[in-house]
Amino acid sequence: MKATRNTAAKTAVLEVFEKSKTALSHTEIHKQLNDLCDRVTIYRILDRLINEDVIHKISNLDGTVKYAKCNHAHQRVHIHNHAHFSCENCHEITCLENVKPSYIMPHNYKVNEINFTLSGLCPNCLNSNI
Amino acid sequence: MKATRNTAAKTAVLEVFEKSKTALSHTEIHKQLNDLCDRVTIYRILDRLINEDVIHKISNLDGTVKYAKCNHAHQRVHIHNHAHFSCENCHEITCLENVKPSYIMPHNYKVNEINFTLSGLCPNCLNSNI
DNA sequence: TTATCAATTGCAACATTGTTGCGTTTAATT
DNA sequence: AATTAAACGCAACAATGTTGCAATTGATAA
Repeated sequence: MKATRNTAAKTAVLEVFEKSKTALSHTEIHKQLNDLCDRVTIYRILDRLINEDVIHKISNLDGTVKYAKCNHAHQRVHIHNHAHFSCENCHEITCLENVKPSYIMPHNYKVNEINFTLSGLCPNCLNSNI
Repeated sequence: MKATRNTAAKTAVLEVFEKSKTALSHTEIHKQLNDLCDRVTIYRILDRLINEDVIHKISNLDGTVKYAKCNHAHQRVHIHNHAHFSCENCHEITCLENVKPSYIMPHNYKVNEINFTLSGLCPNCLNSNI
């Protein structure tokens, strides 16, 4: 495994994640960093953070991709088997750490990873719609 | 609701879906149609078919988007709550019509749609890996 | 059958998202 | 302080998806 370094850009990206309660797209991160570093650099930092298991990638029903900090609190071996909620109104994506699907697979499949995304209205938008 | 028409391009796209056992990307459809129609037209046909509930959209963990025919056999009200399997080796996506997750949501969320994708090795690739 | 008209298409142009190569800079180590 | 590989910026490119508009065409009614 290659050694990874702590650079100004990487630290800044981590701070953005720290501040955010919801998952972020590459574009959202880029805007928040305000040209502190190049667009390409952010892609590379995101790749590295995924490899380091610091963040995880979420792909939404509409094809958009977002990233969120991992919550390692209770797991040694880290599997992202929690659900995500994607609001159709405000387009925010949040992790539902406690929602875990149960399911029965046919044998002869080997499951390595699961992606469980629910979409609809989040509590905020549900309230303001009444 | 607008009236929709049966055009040569739409019919051709439907035939491609009919022949395929797995979900298809826009690019895959485009190649199979062999310049029968424009790239943009395919995007528009896919949009229409989704609105008509003839196909559904599947977005994969890696951010790729595919489409598959809906199987309406048993449902009046059509909800795509079945799972999809995405093979990490051959990148084929198949519908697992019978795999339905059960889960418990926090109240104050309104769930309209779910996207449940499992990835790993499909039966084909699992066998050839032994 | 023909006229009508909105749905559909093709084309061109553009926007967004993600990738790659390469020379330069920089963090961590000796 | 010297070393060196990781990380960076820049430029160029590829893939994917969108929009506007004029031309075409499928479905309907006359």
